[in-house]
Amino acid sequence: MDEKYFPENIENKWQQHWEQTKAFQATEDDPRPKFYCLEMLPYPSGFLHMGHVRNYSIGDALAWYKRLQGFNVLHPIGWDSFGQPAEQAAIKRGVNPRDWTEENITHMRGQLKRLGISYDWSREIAAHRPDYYKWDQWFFLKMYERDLAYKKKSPVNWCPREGTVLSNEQSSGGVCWRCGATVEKRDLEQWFLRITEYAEQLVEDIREIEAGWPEKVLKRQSDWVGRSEGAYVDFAVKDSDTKIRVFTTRIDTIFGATSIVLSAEHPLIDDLLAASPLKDEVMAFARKVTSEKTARGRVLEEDEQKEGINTGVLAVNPFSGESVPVWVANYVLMDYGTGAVMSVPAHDERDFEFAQKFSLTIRRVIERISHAQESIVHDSLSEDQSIAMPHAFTNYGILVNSGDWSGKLSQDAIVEMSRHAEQHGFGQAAVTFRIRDWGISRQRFWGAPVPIIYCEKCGMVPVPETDLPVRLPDHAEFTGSGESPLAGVADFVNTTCPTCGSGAKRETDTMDTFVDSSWYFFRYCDPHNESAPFDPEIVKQWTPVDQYIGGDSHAVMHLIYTRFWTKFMRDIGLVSFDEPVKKLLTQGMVTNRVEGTDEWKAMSKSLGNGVDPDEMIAAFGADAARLFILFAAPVENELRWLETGIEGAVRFLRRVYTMVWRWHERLSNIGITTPGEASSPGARALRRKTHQTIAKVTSDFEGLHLNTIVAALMELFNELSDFNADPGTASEGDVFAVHEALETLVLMLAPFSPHVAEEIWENLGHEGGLLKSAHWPQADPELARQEELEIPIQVNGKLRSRLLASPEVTEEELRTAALNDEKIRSLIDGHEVVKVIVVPQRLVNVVVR
RNA sequence: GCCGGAGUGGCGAAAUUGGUAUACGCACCAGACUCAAAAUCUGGCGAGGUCAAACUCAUGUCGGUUCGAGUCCGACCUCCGGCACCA
Repeated sequence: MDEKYFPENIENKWQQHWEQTKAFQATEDDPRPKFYCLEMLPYPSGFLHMGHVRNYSIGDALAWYKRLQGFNVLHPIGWDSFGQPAEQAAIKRGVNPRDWTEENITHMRGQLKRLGISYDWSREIAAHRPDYYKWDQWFFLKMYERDLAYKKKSPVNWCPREGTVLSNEQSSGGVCWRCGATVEKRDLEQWFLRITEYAEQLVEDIREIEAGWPEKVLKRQSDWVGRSEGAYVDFAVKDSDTKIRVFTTRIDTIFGATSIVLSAEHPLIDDLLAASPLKDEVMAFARKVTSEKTARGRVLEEDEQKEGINTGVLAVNPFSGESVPVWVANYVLMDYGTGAVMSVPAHDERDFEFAQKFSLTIRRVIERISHAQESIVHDSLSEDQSIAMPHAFTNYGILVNSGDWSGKLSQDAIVEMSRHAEQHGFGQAAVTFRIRDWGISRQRFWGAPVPIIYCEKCGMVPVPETDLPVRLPDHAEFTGSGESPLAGVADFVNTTCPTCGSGAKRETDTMDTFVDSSWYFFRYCDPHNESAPFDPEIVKQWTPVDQYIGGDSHAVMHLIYTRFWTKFMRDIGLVSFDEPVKKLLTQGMVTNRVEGTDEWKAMSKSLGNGVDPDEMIAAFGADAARLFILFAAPVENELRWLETGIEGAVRFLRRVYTMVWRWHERLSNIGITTPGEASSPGARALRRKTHQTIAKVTSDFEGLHLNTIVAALMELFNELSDFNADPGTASEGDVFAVHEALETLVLMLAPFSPHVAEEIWENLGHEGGLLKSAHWPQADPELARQEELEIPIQVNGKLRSRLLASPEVTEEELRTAALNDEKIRSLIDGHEVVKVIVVPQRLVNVVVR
């Protein structure tokens, strides 16, 4: 042990030691209970950023804590190494994506090791290696077999800046999740995974995880899946056999439907207008709306006016028999429900706005319950008389102007009218979802090739499992044109048909990288398996993940895909549970001031507000950097980076180190095993603080309140510092108390600053013994108990005095003592004591008048 | 517009079931050490008030419940995040 704290020496020493002894390797033949601690795997961009450091520091703290508590901890890491940036580097600088990626991994692995995160490096995986993406392809084939992977031509989200397709999840809000460009729609042949098949379960199973996941994430997922209950209703087209099917969640308002509105892309438009003189005009309108939508990637811009055109066709309301006009308008979505709606202006904001603009009939058919009496009386109002309303009334209420249904409650009417429609064959109750199938095709090189072959004779043929992996070629032309670079590699494209043996061509699309990350943490359990993605028996030992930690930016991307993937794996017998992750922590962003502004934004290269972890480590040490980042704010809060704070962390570690230096001779030479007979009051107080701290830290760990744990450790150290015994002359009892306090402090510091903790541990008489096999301290409630309590005394709820009492003091004694307190007596003198509230062990409140 | 979440010192933040508001740290101030500075150590640090105390006021604003409210209830203000014609 050096006299002074040199983080670099200590950190190098222990990192080497851990590496050589494979200290954090997890094995299956370990009888202790397992704990799977997982952090989101990084994309190997080349450099770790502070968000990573925070993510992995949190995860490592938990891994250490569980390890010390006696769990068999699995704490792995890997690389989400397929994806855009590697290909961009290839396009811009002509480097090979594989070389670029491997170099980045090498550098970042070094950074993680310099941080001293306790990973089991023997399980490291990387998505771009054939032994991994082989299994992406295998899963694809399994889905293909079950018709869960399919190809169709459809409008897809297109990022014009990156020249690639995006899934709905990746283009949420109409912008590219990566570059922020406005997304356009394009018609392309694309591969999709049928996530909609699992829509119901994705909502339903939220119940299984709601205790362990942030409400915020679950709500976003639930909104994203967008389950809604309603009904289909068929409106017959007048003088025709055609029917227009609409979807509505408010069938109770159907007597207020004063028009039918079709999406501009609705396939029926052609038929309906076949013989109409308005045909050309309507078709021109529909084409205009469709092309505008394609250009902007969404139906309408904010505040944009609704547009529509009357087709002249009439449809019959099956409930009322009324004929209503059929319109085509720009505000109706084709890919939700049926692409057609019944327009009820009185009870839907959008329909209201539309009806006002085009002077359509607005007929009120739902009344507030409190006004219902009056309205039912006025039910004699002529049916086509418009009622002046400032807004649509969208709440539930009581039906009026609704024939036989008038007087019913909305909730009842919805059930009964759906049933009625079904019985009479013009509709049925239905559930629709907002979520769409997951488009996974990418016209990209740097991804897992979709394992499909096109044969002129046999058509689309899946690559046989035995031929996997379909390997990426070593070289390709990177033009950035938007065409898949694979299409230009003849050796790759040209193949033979597995069925008939004649010449055939390969699919040149690769898969979305979110496929790789949907199941990677299962692969960690059995990372070198060559005959299956993993052995279900081994996976059973480790999964589900006990704690997952990452940013909430993946709330509706990765985190919904991986839930889907798990359910699929369950259905093919690979796992036996519905949900892959028991507890999820979404850590806050690390932000820094953008130079020259007052804005705090996530650190990024493009904003120039990044902080290099290596510089932090060089300047302050990994231990201090990690300690600070966990201390500075609660884990779920945004963390605003302030350089000054980290020096406080260094100071703290240096003080602890110096304290140990002062004591280590005495502590390592004496085999102290008992607290000694006559312990001093100071020693008793120190031991009390020690055991109180153990209790607090242990309970805070359960809720991952890491910032308050660090505060508690600092408090314990301050107490130790104040104790101020002299190592040369201290009594055996005092030495015992110091030893206990230091050992406890170091054990509890290990999850935050493991290197210096190891160094100190070694010097507290644990020569060569690694902390990882030590045991988390136990709080002794007897020792933690206060010898004397300070009881505040209030008069009318205001603090006026305090008194000291033993913990055994009775309520009656407290009451008497409070009333006899000199200060209290003078305050209540001349007043009537109405009552005295005594909260045992806590306070006394004297109520006077 | 709709749906969430949050407002506590100069700053990051603490505060069992409602029970001593501001723990811990940063910054700052003073002192010690030093020729000096840095580092380190000691002390101070919500506002007003006082020589010092007493006391008064403070957890976004207003009101309510309670012996007692940062915490519970109601209304409002501000900020942040998500979704956005999903019928």
